[in-house]
Amino acid sequence: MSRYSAAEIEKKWQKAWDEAGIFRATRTKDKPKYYVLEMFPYPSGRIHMGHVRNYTMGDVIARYKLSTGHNVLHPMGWDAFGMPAENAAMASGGHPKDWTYGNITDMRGQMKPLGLSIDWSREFATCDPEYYGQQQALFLDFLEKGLVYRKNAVVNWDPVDMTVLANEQVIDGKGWRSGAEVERRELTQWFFKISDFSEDLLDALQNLDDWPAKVRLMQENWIGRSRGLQFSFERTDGGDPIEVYTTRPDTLRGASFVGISPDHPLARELAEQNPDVAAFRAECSKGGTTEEALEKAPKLGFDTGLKVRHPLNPDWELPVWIANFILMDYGTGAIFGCPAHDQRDLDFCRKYELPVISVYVPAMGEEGTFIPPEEGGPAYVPPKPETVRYVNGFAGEEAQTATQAIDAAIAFCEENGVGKGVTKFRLRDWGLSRQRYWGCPIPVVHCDACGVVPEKKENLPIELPYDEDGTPIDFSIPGNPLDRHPSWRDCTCPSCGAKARRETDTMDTFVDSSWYYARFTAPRATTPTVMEEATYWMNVDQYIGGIEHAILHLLYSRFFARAMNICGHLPDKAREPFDALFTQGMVTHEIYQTKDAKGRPVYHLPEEVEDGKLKATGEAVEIIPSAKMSKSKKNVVDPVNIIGDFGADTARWFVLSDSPPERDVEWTAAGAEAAYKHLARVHRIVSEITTGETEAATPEADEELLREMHKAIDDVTKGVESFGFNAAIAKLYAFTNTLAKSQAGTDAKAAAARSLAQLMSPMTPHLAEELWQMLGGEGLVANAPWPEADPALLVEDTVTLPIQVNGKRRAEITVPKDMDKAEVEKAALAEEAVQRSLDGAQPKKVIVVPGRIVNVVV
RNA sequence: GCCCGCGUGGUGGAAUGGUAGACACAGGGGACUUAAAAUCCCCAGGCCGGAAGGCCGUGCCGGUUCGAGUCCGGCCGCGGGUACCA
Repeated sequence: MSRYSAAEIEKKWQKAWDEAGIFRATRTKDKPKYYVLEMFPYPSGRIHMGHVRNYTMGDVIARYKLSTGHNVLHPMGWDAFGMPAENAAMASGGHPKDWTYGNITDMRGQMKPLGLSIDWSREFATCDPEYYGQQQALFLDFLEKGLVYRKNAVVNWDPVDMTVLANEQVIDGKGWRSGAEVERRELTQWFFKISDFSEDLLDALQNLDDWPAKVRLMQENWIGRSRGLQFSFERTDGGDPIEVYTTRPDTLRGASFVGISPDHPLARELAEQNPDVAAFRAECSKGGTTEEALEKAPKLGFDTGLKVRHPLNPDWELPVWIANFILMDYGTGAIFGCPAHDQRDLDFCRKYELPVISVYVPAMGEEGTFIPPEEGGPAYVPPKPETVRYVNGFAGEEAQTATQAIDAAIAFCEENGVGKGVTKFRLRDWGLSRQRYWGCPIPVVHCDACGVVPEKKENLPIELPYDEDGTPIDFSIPGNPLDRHPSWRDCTCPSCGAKARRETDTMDTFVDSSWYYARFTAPRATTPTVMEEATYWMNVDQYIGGIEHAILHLLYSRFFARAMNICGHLPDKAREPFDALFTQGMVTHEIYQTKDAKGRPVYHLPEEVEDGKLKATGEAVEIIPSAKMSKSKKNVVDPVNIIGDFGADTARWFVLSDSPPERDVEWTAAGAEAAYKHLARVHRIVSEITTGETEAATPEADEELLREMHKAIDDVTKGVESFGFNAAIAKLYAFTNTLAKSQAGTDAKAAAARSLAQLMSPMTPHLAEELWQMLGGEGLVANAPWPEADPALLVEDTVTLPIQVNGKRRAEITVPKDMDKAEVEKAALAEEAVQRSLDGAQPKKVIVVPGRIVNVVV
């Protein structure tokens, strides 16, 4: 009998697939197309289990679709620009380009043994000039259509290294290398006008039925449509009025101050006259730019001494404060503070001793848990507006809900000439400028005479320089090497021909990943896309990736597809590029830790640990609960080792088996071994069938096995189609057990085993090919048509119903499938256990749910 | 801070509002073996009980329902995102 040798089998079948060319995608008319795509990897150097899980899931879908008669496109590429390449060059010399392409070669070599059904002929990296040159062409098209513009925006500034920092490079408000306190500084930056699409991007979410509801909800909140009142406060000194936007105009009578952002034009103007204001603005500019940092920073205020009049009563004068928690990017950069109904405003007013004026009180007769903010209670944000009265109602009206109160307030204000109701979005324009080397150069030129001039398309790609006049570019100096390159910036103005300077900012790497899915449809084209190909292959039928991309990457891609459509690079139907989305969980692992002499933690790789002890020294390790695999915690398992020990099929089987795909899966050595044992067992069982070592047949056993086979086909098919891979695998375990124990004849067993091989083929394609061949299957199982379940064999004649008394299970009865309700009720009440439980009491009601349950209510 | 998830045996998990714990791991018992490995069979949520059976049980508190792991409200804990990590 042959034994399961993963190494031999996998090599053999990968070669067979390669020679048959079955994964090469070409446009054909006779089959429906299916485009499955996994989020492409960043070439960090090693593939990790997260990649294995992601690509295995996509591969299951791709192979299943191939079996069900589809023309499948399943490509792979590299999201190859980004900071880690520059960091590597900074840390250990070398060039980002060499580092990146070396990593790609390594990772491709690690990925291929997985046996993925990828069309490698379409592979590209975003750092290929052929790719980013087309991206530059897109930029110029967007510019022409008014989808790109320049404005000032704040960045993290390291005052010691004199360089811009990414948010990730700001740690506790300090620069990661210099340790200097980070400041917010303004630079002129390029922006995509994604805000023009706010409404469309929001409304179109409703049609994305095959996206996870949580992702749609997150995007909805991110875009953030709000209805509010925009109005202005007149200044008592006659200066320019202060424009304010509020989503809570119903609390307008509770205003006790007006706050403006430190970046508000008025704050800037005051700073020029008053050094105290300038000092306060400088104080506010400390720290990083993230929303989290801004929101969590201690609330600081500065009284400008200016006063404004309340629009509903000019006798009420309110002070104007500069406050660090007001962002220039939101609304108008100015607010009115209503401490009675907003916790942040309340905290601010308590700190600076400003008055608290209440607009809402709890409903009459309600138990008194309400302590007015004036007396130290919390800000009263009506949690259930129906439980409160709108006492100081505009025009004496009462509102039952918060929405009604806000609408009434807007209507009242509009009638009285105080501002107007407006709809605003939280979504801000997408700043794409990066002051870094390893990214796509922005193809514009700065000319003293003509200003900012777009580069000519025939000059694309504007390629990154590899060296500085023969000397490799030095990354050990902080700052952007493009800025200090001796000659790269020099160019001629495309408009007037005079000497000019090239833009040295590069594009955000999110730009690269916002259109790669479209490029895969024509990866070698000399235009960004080819309409004929894009029209055939788009949309992506199934997109798969991590939940961490729920907002930015997916939103940017949705914007890009729309913008590309406007510029004629994508058909209308591809304005929404991903028909179905699946977000998978992470692969986690326990962390093994010991302490060094100074009590600092030392981490250990799983392969160095056995039975809770270090293999080398026998020292006990502390086991920290599972977390996302990361190099710093050393809780990583290298897929290459797993494939070497057990084979790719085992790795694939395991990452699919234990957890639902949308949840995290914990990698355990025991689990991987168990997966291997199971695959070896399947191989052994099939081997036994083919060598005729089976028991004598009985007709009942054949029939029983046939029914189980069709149930397995039905369950596994449903599992694969609904991303229930773990449930499908559980069913495959059960079916394997059934097959192993079956007393059916050899022919029936062989037929069941052929189905088993087919059902396993998307998950463990190499083993499935081997089994298929052993069982005399025709051709490649990868090409064989997917088995279909016979509905007639799925129905049972009888059904077992649990019987509850007052919701507690007391008995069960087995009855014919279509027995009528009254008879089921009679049979249920006749059960001894039911009578015992009733203890003589008369049932008040008997609920019979056909085919499900009986509940006797006393 | 804000937005979005998740929480079920010793472990990973299963369960269209309808028998909680499928399937698997680890564990216990047994078969085979000189022995071990491998393989095969059986047991297994907790408590009480010889058994039949009973009580408890899906992070915590409350609610809706004939019936809640599932729906609603309020907490606690963990994770993702927070616009320059990808």
